Amino acid sequence: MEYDFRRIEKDWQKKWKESNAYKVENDFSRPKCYVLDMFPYPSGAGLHVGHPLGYIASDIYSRYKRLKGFNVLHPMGYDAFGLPAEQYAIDHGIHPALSTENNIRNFRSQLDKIGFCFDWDREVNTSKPEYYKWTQWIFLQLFNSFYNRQTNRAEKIEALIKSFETVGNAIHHSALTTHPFSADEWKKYDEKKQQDILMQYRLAYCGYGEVNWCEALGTVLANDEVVNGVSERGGYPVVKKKLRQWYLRITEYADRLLEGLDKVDFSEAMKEMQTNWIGKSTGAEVEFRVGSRESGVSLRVYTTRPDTIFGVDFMVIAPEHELVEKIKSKEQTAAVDEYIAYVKSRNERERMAEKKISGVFTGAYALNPFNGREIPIWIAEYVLAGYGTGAIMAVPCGDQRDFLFAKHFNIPITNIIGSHYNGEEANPTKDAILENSDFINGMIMKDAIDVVIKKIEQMGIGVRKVNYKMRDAAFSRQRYWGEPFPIVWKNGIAYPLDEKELPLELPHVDSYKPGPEGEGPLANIPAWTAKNLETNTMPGYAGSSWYFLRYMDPHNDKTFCDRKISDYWNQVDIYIGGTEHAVGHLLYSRMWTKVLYDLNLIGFDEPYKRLVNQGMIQGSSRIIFIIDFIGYKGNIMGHEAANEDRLHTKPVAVSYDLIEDYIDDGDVSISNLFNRLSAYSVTLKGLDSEYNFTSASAVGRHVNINLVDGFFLNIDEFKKERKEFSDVEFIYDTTKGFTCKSEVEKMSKSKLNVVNPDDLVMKYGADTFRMYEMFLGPVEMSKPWDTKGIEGVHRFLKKFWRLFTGETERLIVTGEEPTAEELKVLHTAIKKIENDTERFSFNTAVSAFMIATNELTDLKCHKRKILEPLLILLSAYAPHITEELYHLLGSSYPLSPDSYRDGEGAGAEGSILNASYPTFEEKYVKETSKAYPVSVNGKLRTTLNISLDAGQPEIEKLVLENAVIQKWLGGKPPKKIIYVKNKMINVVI
RNA sequence: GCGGGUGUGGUGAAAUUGGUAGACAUACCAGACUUAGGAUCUGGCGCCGUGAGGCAUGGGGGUUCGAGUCCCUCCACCCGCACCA
Repeated sequence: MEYDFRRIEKDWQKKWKESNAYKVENDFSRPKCYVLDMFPYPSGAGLHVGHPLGYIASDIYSRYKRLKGFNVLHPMGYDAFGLPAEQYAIDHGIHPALSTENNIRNFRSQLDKIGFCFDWDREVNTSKPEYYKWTQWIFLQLFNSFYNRQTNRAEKIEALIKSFETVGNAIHHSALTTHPFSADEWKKYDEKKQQDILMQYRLAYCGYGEVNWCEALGTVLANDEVVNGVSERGGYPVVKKKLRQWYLRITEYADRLLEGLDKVDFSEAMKEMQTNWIGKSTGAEVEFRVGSRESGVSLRVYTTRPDTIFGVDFMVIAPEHELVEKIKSKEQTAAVDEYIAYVKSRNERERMAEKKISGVFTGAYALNPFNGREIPIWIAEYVLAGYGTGAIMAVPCGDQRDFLFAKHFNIPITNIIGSHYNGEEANPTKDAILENSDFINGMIMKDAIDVVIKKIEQMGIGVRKVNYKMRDAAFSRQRYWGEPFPIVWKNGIAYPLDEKELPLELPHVDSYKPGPEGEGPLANIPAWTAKNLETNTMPGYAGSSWYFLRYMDPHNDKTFCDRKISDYWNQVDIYIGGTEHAVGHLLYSRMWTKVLYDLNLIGFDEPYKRLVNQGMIQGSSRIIFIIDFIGYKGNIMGHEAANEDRLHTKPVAVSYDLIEDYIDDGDVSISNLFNRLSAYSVTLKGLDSEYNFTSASAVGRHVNINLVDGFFLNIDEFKKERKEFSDVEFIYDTTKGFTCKSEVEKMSKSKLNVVNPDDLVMKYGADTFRMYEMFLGPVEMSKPWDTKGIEGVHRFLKKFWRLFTGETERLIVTGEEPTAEELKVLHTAIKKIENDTERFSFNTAVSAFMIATNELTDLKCHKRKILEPLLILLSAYAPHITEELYHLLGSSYPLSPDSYRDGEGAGAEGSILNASYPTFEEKYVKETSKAYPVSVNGKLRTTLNISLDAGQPEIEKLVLENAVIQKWLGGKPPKKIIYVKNKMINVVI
């Protein structure tokens, strides 16, 4: 009986759909497991083989956990708002809602073919009003909350108002509020003033600030959406601009976001990335008086190394620093202005591209607060306005940048670390003993840090200070395709909409052009502006910051997620997705979770317990080389040939195995190539004695990977597909074939290296495809896609099928009792597969299936008692074939998830496997002796049978006690200890 | 520059706490059955050597009876951050 995977998969997918087989109930009585994939942005490009990798892994894990008796939540949805759909709308005039819907339909049909167990009843779509109603609602919670630094949590803004009304801002003084006020003063402020102050506390707030403005996209971008000075999407230039924007006060959560990393199971790399992004550093802010005592001007710098304060040889302030204008001396004014103009002329990208040392002296001096030394103040690009105070104290002997600057401008360098500084480069050590350092002379630098900070605080010229690289996140976009803000503006005051007015639906627009003065398209709609509604929309990450909660209770129209239900499903047990969201989505959703937790709306403050980052599947491109010869009539080497003497042959494509030795930087060594070509007796048109060929150049061209078998190109198909190459002559060894060069690149349409899962599913079936994707290697590892090898997995499934079915008979499964040998095969496999599945090592689990199948085939074992448990396990990996075989068996062990839910097949511990099949050791430790390899002085000598009584505890003890070894050595005691690791015995004599 | 990771056959890769390195698969070679097969099956397959045997986990060194695994050092590649004071 044939393994007719096409029929089988079609049938079962239909059956699953009709019976809603994967519907998940919020059944509080059962243990839960929440397995989540990062939901996709439904782009128009469709799926390539890299996309489903994570979904397959999570699907296998979900099905496995379900087998083990867990109530598994494994949902899928769409992150549907975003820039590309809107760009597409601008270019093609198709409404984003329409194109998104189309893309989703495509996506869904591709996913369905792979046989996932998603509960589609729980599908979420961030662009649907039913969903974004709650995104807006959560935004209002953020807007109506502030971070209470006393209690270290978010609280309702009312609590803050109450505090203001009783004690003013004595307790809660925001970083932005410079002036203290009393309760009475607060009460006297008009509403505008009060609201302006409150805005400085809200977790979602509106304010003026430097933002990343992308002209091409017509919007601002968050820091994580800007990569190397260009936009992450599209790669357009980004400039700094001062604009009124909405922000998320994520900086208040910096410490908790850091601490939270200790509680979650993320990779070191991921934790590192988030830690770097938050960029916490501790140090001090120190005030230096500028110029004379009377000037009253002072310069605040931030430093992590107050211990080096006597090594300060100059100060540097950022070009944008407010003191620039105040302190520049008359003599230096011209130079300073010129430098500032120069800096302004350079954009972000230029600054990053060439980091040259530049700067100018202000003419002003700061005074070292300890010894009154005059320190020149410079302006330089390398000090950033946005970090710390925008000013630094430069210590050239300890900081390489300061060192290079000092050398460049001939500023004398003070050495405070003795021999640790060699005059060649700075040494940032903290272990040196301080010299030339007044009252901290002789101290180790590490210890001096604290001493100096204390002294600074005593003198009232500075404070201990923690700094973060992370900035508040820009939360508004001048775009159409996003959630509208539930905000109404009146007299310059932002008022939240009433909850009852949600969702504030996105209105229809006819044009996606930006509104006046850099506003979003919503500003073009009179009905919208008439109501004074906010015209910006929320960024892409708004909807994705909380979607994992909505899956739990997707149809609730009373609340974003019922508290009882979120208490049940709780944290995501395992979250699977790429690393590209390391500092965007993952940080934002962690922050939102913490806010919701603080406001007592959910019961946990970290969304994801464990994170698995799937590797990128790269494309493996195939390239052929097309060579053009240019020849001339007669021997005119070195001369300019007349046109009519010129011959341009038809291009030839030369097989890579013939050409590779003869190509050097894209040029072809003609004589070598000709020798080669003549060896294959190739005649080129026009290639005769009449012409001298003086140049040839090879151009690599991508060819469609699907027309290549391994490295061998199917020339006929290629010519059919690419008409422009129809008259190219192909030169290759006909006994082998025409070979292409391979290159690992990103999978993309233009590289012609996209492998579509649909094609593979069509050819080998979904089960083969699923298992092959897993068999490729560890899920976390990036690797180029290679379809070679899928045959092996397919063969395995056919082989497995043949264990159950005969040539003609439907089933050849018998009811015989298994032998010990067969049981051992089974239990070895169960143990390995369960272990591997649990720890996400799917590639080795697939191997274990193959080994078991091979061995059972060798044993000609068709016994139900052996095959059935294996079949159950395989159902996690290859659900279609297993359903079919179960159906054929008419088994009492149900495979359909519906029945699992009823608990029919589940054993006491929730595991069919554990309940019915004790492990091999449990059943067969009746063995009386076991053979151990024995090595003497590190060399393997023999195996030794050692008697074992059932249940004997540790072999190590056993060996030492009954001295089998001694006996074997002829009574001589071994010189050294015998090391036994339950696997091997080593003897030293 | 800083941080993280990886390095094992022709290829993808195994080796759970230090215990017979290369499982499983693919490619390749040989063979069987076939009218034929891109079906199925058997054998071989790290390198050197006819052989016994020797050498092999990026290079070098160390700890250990024993190292792919632990330590030191150097090299190569990948990823992330990058004037963050």
